[in-house]
Parts: sequence; C-alpha cells; structure tokens
Amino acid sequence: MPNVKQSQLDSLLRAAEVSCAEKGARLTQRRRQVLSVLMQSSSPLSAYEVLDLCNRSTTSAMPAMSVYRILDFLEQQLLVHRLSTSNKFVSCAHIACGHKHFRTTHFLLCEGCSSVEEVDATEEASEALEQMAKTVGFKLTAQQFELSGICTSCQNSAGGGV
Amino acid sequence: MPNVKQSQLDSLLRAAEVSCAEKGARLTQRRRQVLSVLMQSSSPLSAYEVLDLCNRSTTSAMPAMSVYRILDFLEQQLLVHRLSTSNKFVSCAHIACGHKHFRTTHFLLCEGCSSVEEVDATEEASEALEQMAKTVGFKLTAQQFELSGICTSCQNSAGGGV
DNA sequence: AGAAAAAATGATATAACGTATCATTCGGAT
DNA sequence: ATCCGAATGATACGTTATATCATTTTTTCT
Repeated sequence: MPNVKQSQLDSLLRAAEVSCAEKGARLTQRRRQVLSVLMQSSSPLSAYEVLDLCNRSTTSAMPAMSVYRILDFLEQQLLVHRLSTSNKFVSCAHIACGHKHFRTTHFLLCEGCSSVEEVDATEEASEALEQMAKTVGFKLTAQQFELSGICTSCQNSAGGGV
Repeated sequence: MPNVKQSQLDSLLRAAEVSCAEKGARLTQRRRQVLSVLMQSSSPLSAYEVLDLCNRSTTSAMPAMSVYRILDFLEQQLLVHRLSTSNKFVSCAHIACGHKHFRTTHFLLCEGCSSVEEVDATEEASEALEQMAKTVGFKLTAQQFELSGICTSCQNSAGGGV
C-alpha cells in the first residue's frame, strides 16, 4: 500500500535532490533508494525494515551500517524524521511544497492503521505547553510530539484497518 | 547525587509497599532494590544502568532478565514511568502523596542536568492539543509528553550542571 | 587528463539491548 | 508437611546499533 503514486514519487525525489544540492549535499543512488522506500511506506519503518525493503528490490545487498548512515544523513537534510517513541522513520511531508517547516512539527500516530500524519503545531498548543512548563520554572527548547490517536478513516471503519 | 534523603527513601519505599499490598501485589526484595535505585537517581536510567547499579551494591548478581521483568512490574504498579523517547525509567513522583494521578502526566527533561520533572497536564494544554489533532480528523487517545527544556537551576547557573 | 584529497560506501566484527524458555526457589494456603 | 502459584535464576538467542578499517567513487587542483 504505497503512500504515493509513481509519478508523485519521481517528482518528490527530484525535489529532494534539489533540496540537497542547495545545501551542497548529494542525493546519491543509495540515499535515493532509502528515501524512496520511506516515501512509499504508509507507516514508519525501523532501520532494519528499511534495510529489508532495500535488499528485496535489488541484487546488490546493502549492509546495515549504510542504512544507519544514510538515515542520519537524510535526517540532517530534514528529508526524513525520526520518531523517538518508536525509533522509526518517516519521510518528511513537506518535501514537495518547498520544504518549509513553519512552526514546530508534530506527529499523529494512528493506533488503528499505524499511519502517520505530520502537522504543524498550533500557536495555542505551543503556548499552553510553554505555560505548563513555566509553572515549574522550565523553559522549553525544541520540541516534537508524537501523539497517539485514531485517524479519520479508522474512526469511520469502526476500528478496522485502512 | 541522590534524589532523596535516606529518611525519605525509607518512607517512600514503605508507601510503595502499601500501594502494592492494596492491589494484592508484593514488593519483594529485588523489586524494592530496583525501585530504590531509581528513587536515588536524579536522572532517568536505562534498564542496563539499573542493572549495573544493582550489581554494584550487592554480591548476588542480578540477571538482566530480572531487571526487565521487575521494571515491567513496577510500571504496571505505577511506581515507575517509562520515558519512551529515551527508553529510560524514572520513579513516580506521586508515591508519597497518596499516589494520585489527577490528569495525564507529562515529563519535563532538562537538557542541562538530565533531571526530570513530572507534572500534571493543564487543561489548556490538553485541549489545545486535542483541537490541533481535530483539524486533521484525529481523535487523541492516551498521551504522555516528554518535553525538552532547561530547568530552573540550570537557567540560573548559565547552562552549567546541577 | 591525471594525481591528490575528500566523500561515500562496503565489509567485518562487536557492543548494547531485549526476549524466550525452562529450571529452581520462595511464600502462602490447605 | 505438602501443594500450588508467584517470583527469580540461568542460559541461550534474536534484534538493534556502532566501531573500525578497506575500498570505491567523486571532487578539486594543477
């Protein structure tokens, strides 16, 4: 169940390539392969899941080490996000649209179908959390929340899958 | 740098024992040992860090398996919390005070000294986040946030440790 | 173009983390 | 005392992640 159509995939990969080039980085074949796998997945993938999918489609086996290195690279380029609660990865939802992150990004994780929705934080939410932290003297720095819930389609199908 | 004084520790452990007894569970020696280690730590500990600390203080070595089992048990009893972002554990801050969790509990993690503050969610924060999820059709279920920031004492000491 | 330097990847080994399984011990009830 | 179930010990194994060095590819400089 791919997350994007083939035509979209090509366009996304081109956008990613441009984004890398702008920062003086290169989107090599291997990196493109890893990113492509993540883009085509409807749910977050662990490093070893990415590895398996890569090695299923090609003859030249990729070592685990490479996957970790490449995921680090892609994360630095903001092309993928690491979900710290599950230690899995998703491709960024903003690659196509100029790749701008306006506010902090949060992730909504569906408990039904494991899909992920990337959303920008609302000002109300950010302020309410800052205020909450302030009551005990904490000053928040960067933040990224991973919120569990039920997505629209799973609500409609009464708890079933997508 | 222990988190509690010895006199407090004893009192906390007694409270934990009572809490277990009320649920028909037992706070055995091993469980007490693990809980004690967590109570005395000023920062969250991984399972293996707990293991090392346990085996440093006693002659009879505890196997890793036991630590995982006991941490599961203590978590079920709500005596410790698991921080999913770091996969570490902290003892619950509400053991002494009757052990009530009014609303959802969140955790403020200090980037300076690694200390953790356990706070109850404000109504504003909960609502703002629910509203944020609602805009994309998500319905939130249970939630526990782990927010990074700088604690009071680290702010005052200009970025230094505690 | 060709050599040197830098970046990326391959390959191997090993460390760190977590779980499955079965044997043994301990506590409490009859 | 004996039985039963809970808790722990002990061993093995599977998964996840990193360290290290060799090799290849790409870039840069002359």
